[in-house]
Amino acid sequence: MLLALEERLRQAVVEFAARHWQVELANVAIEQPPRPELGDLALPFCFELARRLRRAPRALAQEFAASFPLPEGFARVEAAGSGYLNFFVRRSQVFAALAGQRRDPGLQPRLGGKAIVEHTNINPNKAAHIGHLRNAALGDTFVRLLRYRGENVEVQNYIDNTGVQVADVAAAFEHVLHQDAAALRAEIAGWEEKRQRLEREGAISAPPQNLPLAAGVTRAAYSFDYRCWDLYAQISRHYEEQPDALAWRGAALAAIEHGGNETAALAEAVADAIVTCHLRTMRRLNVAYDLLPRESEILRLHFWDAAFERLKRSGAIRRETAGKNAGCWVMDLGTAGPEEGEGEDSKVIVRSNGTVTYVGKDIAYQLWKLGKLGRDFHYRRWSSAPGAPWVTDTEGAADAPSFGGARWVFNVIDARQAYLQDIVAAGLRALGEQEAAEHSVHFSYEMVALSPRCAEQLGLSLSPEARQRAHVEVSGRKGFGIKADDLMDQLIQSAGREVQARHPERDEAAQLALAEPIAIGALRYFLLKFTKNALIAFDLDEALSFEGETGPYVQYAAVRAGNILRKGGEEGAAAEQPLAGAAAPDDWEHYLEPNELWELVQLAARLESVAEQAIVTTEPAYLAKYAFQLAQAFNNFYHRTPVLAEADAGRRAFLLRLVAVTRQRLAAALDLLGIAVPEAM
RNA sequence: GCGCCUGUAGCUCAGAAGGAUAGAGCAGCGGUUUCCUAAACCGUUGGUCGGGGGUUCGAUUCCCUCCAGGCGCACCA
Repeated sequence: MLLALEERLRQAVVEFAARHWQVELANVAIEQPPRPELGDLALPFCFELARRLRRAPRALAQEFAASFPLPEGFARVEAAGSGYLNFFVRRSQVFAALAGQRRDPGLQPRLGGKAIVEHTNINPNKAAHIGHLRNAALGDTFVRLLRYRGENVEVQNYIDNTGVQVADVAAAFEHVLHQDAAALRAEIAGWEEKRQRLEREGAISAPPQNLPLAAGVTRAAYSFDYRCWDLYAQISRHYEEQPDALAWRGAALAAIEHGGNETAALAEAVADAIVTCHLRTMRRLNVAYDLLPRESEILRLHFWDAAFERLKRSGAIRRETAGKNAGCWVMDLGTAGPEEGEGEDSKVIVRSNGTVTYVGKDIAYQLWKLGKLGRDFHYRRWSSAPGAPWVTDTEGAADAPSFGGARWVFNVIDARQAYLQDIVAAGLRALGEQEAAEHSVHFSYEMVALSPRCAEQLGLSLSPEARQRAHVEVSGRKGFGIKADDLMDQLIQSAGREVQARHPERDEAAQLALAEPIAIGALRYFLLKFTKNALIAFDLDEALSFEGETGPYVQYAAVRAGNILRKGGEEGAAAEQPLAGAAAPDDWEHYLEPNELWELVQLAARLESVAEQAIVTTEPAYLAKYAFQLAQAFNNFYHRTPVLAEADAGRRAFLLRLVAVTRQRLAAALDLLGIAVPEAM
């Protein structure tokens, strides 16, 4: 609701300034006064105006306050401090809008077309780990934010099924385990059979159910991705000890790229099976996808050829004839000044042996995402499961929807790849696709490392120097890290113990139904509460905490609000019904006079503003912070304001409304974070 | 060497396009339960915002410089 008021105010201020002072105001900033009694919205533009008009900011503010016609929805404006303008909104009007569950009209799609958000993108050769979870949580939350705003969003999870990491595992099956593709497929079928048997026995659960494993069951016993986790570490070790064996990798890569051979079949079997595991893992975290674009189709459908032609034709790349890159097609980056003089600032796109680098493939893929390639994939469903994503293919299903061709692309990729992402954008610009380049957003985030204490808990022995450092990097290659599923298992177990202590009367299944959303809520919140470019030094004890600034804290506030409404019986239920009509009852303005209550309403009303801010800055952490603040304000209210014991019926109804509104907004904020509200806590 | 990021309380982090007394969580200390369940609440200790310059009426925020840390700069992805 406040978002629409902000927009309206901004516009009115710009018009007024033009009329009254003949000045054009760009970007009218709207802030929050430090204390709620000072007002609801603070505008500091008089300070800027003071410079331009060469007048005192305070005098300008007073002049403005005296003659500015207040837009609809505002009660008054005050000049404050040394030149602030503090606006007070009509409290009951804001509250009525919330109680009417009316969508904030300020929340509008602004991208002007379809958006693709690409995230997760895990190499399909081993189990997902904690770092992958951060990527998925960020991407998925951003998707939810965009959809909340009404944007048309397509979620893609890119599968590099022909890359080095898959090649390594394929080579391990081939050269270390001496398995052929038929044997591997049989093995994978065996894993799947075992999983299904355990599911039937109730020893494990199928997502989206998230039950703990039965006693004596380990994931390693039935998970192919766990098996590959170890195998990948094993062959990486082998390469280190016997560097000659690296020839396997090169041969495997070439064979996979060429296709139609035993190694390619091995790689395909590995990648497909692991993708299935990853989808399952992400499903536990409430993450889903529309499309899985695969590198194999980018190769088979010759996406690169189309991009290559364009790049050559436009002169974006050129064939190097001399120097260390002789025989390669390179792209000049032109970022360095001429003083370097060496002409060294170029990037290899096609190697001298004719194969394409990652950047080259990514330019082609990025062009496709933005509808600029002139080629398309075919599609089929990944599986027959309901809600299964689509996957690219060389031949298509008849009922396949269309994908790609977006106006905006957000690539959730870690900060270490910033340089490469810049090159991809430079490639688009070199092709004359200025707008495509500007609409290709690198949604950059820092990695997740482990705190030294956590690393030692996992059995890594650290040198004294390493122990002094802030963090220890995880390594898939070394098989060192926390697997995503293990972490979720631990969290569910830990939440289960808490639930059991609080709800001993419930049976085990009912307890688990509560523990699951709490555990996942704790995890997602933990991954989202840090701003993107803060490196997370993951600490198990901290992540397992359910108190303080955590997901469960927010969930608990929502549950408490629900408890009041439930115990309020019919009155409580009535408060949850959308308020009929636009007008607020007369006494509401009176009830909202105490700032403690208004503070809660005002905060609840800010959800859309915060969501908008989170989108504009691509910073989901703002939303997480907000959810926590709202929960905090509610807990505060909960303690000092008895609701059901309120004797005055009118005020009681009002307070119940307030509880209902807060609960609804807490749930909405949590939903945007991908977190569910448990029935009880 | 070049580029990007980071440096705020004991620890982990917020401080949105400069602005009103720099905030939270954890940890510490001291309180609050015949209740709308304490996964909560209240109080309290704790800061030269890495150092130094500059721009500005005003700088944690912008610019320069130095210091410290991280990450990038392949015919790997």
